[in-house]
Amino acid sequence: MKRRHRKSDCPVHFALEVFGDAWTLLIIRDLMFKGRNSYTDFLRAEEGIATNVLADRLVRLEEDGVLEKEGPPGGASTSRYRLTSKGIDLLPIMLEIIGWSAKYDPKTAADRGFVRRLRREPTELAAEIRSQLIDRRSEAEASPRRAKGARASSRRKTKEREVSS
Amino acid sequence: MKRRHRKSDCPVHFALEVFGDAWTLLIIRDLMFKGRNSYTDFLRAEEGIATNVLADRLVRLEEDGVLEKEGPPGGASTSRYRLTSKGIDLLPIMLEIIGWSAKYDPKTAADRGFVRRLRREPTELAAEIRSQLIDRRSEAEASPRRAKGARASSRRKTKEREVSS
DNA sequence: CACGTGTACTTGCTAAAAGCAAGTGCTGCA
DNA sequence: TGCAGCACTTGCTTTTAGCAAGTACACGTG
Repeated sequence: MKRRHRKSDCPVHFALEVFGDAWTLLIIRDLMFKGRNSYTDFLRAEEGIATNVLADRLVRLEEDGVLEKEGPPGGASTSRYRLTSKGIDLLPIMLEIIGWSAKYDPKTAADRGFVRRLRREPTELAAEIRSQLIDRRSEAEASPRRAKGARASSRRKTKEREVSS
Repeated sequence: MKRRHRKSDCPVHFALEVFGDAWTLLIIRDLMFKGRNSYTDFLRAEEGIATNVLADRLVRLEEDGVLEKEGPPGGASTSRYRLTSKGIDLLPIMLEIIGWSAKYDPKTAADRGFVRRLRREPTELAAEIRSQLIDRRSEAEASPRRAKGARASSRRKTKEREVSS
């Protein structure tokens, strides 16, 4: 898909070129809070992204340096995506978004305890999630999953670790 | 234009239903930081929004309670838009976005002093801008611009007050 | 070693939204 | 009375999204 050209150097516009659409931030949400990190995981999200749109967003996000693909070079089996530090730096934006929606959406599914903590000690909460994300990242780096069953336990942990939001 | 139905109660998705597109946040930026508040002002923004898209976004944002239209009831002369408190509450999101883009866009047009202050004392900066926005809002409320030239000076002030970003 | 399963896509088609130029209907003002 | 400005709307083309189906590759099982 063609790359849209930037129309200004305004920081808001720059950010919108990266995630100014209906789907990109949902993928980032899945990576950040839901422990989803594969193509089929993203498809499972309840909003129901189309396969072609998902494929497109994933290459864009990789081009933009927001996430990295850890693919088995042969192209086989499950490849995983993970946030880069640039992607992890979107966390404060996501938290502010969650806070805003929790305030204004009467039917919000945001976890109440999470939101309360977000209001009371946002810095601590952000730092905590951030370090979890960094852990997950370097953990994945440590086991480059060349072998099939190797470190399967750590992979399970990674998959199931989910932040309540 | 038809209203898209919500596909989940996830707070991220809720927010994206309000501003998950390429243009909505630019309008909010104009209202928040650039002192633009009329239809033609928004058209003047360098990104160049199309007239039909702008009209559509303005009614959506009004429906969503993010902004209010202060229109001369007759439909004549210039009508102005202003952020509601729900709209003003988007400020922290905008500031985080600006911070992120300033960090990752080498050609960013974000004001360096503004960004430095954003990093050093984000809470104070947010509070300051927020109170400016609230002032502007109640000021506009005080002079419901029924008469032509009445309170023209305050209108000029409102128009020219622009936050550097 | 054929066969089914799972993963990660691509392709083809339709529907919706964006982009663009032009036009409309007000209203103040000269 | 006529012109200019504002806030749109309309009509048309292009782009993007949505959806169902199909493809390619590897692994595991019988």
